[in-house]
Amino acid sequence: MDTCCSPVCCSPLSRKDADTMAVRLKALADPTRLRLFSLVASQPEQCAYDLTEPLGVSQPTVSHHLKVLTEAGLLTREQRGKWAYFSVSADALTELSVFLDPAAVAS
Amino acid sequence: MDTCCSPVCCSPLSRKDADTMAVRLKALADPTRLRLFSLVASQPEQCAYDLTEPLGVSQPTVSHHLKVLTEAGLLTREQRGKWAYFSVSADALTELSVFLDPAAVAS
DNA sequence: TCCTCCTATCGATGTTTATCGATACGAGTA
DNA sequence: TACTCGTATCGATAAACATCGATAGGAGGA
Repeated sequence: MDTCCSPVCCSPLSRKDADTMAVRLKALADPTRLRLFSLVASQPEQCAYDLTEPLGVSQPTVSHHLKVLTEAGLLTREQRGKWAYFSVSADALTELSVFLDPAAVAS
Repeated sequence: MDTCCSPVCCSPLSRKDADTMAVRLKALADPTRLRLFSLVASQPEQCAYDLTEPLGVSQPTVSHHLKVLTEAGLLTREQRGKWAYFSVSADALTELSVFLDPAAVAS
């Protein structure tokens, strides 16, 4: 995973850094994906199959959202037989959390 | 400002909490708004007028994004004469940062 | 080989959204 | 009052996106 830029409050972001961070934030900025992510996070790993029913959306929709979260680096995917297991990337989440840390906010 | 739910990694989010947090995340999940936010954060306060030129978008677009960020609680707005001054809400940012804290991730 | 089952992709649809030009609003000033 | 100037809103447009049903891919089992 790429290292991210300095916290958002430190200095004006470049277009490039803004693009990068917006992709990650956008991946979480959807109610369905946020619930999906929290479902995966609530266990060490989660099978895609077990996520459709509690989420209440169709299987293609779950598959789509899992792809978005995975491509944003927030989830990792492991295929075992015909099951796909997902788990959260703590590193990516830490990066986001640090990025939003308001410690350096001007005041 | 409302208090937010427990961190995303702690337990499955309710639909209501997911909706709430998605609104705040969505406000930051746009490259232009992210740069706008970082510009405001880089000073104790910023006048809307001074944000159009460094951002490179039109004045209506800046006004729109400032409104989105303000309605999400991430910026506060103060009118002084005909100028509108904006500053970041450290509380809202802290809430987001804590929400994304991976400390409680299952492993 | 055939069947079942889990997952991903395709194609379509309706909604949301980022952006702009034009314009309205509102506060200060001459 | 008339003018300037900073800001917000309106209306339009093009792009992005969430969602679904249908279908394809692929692994395991009978």
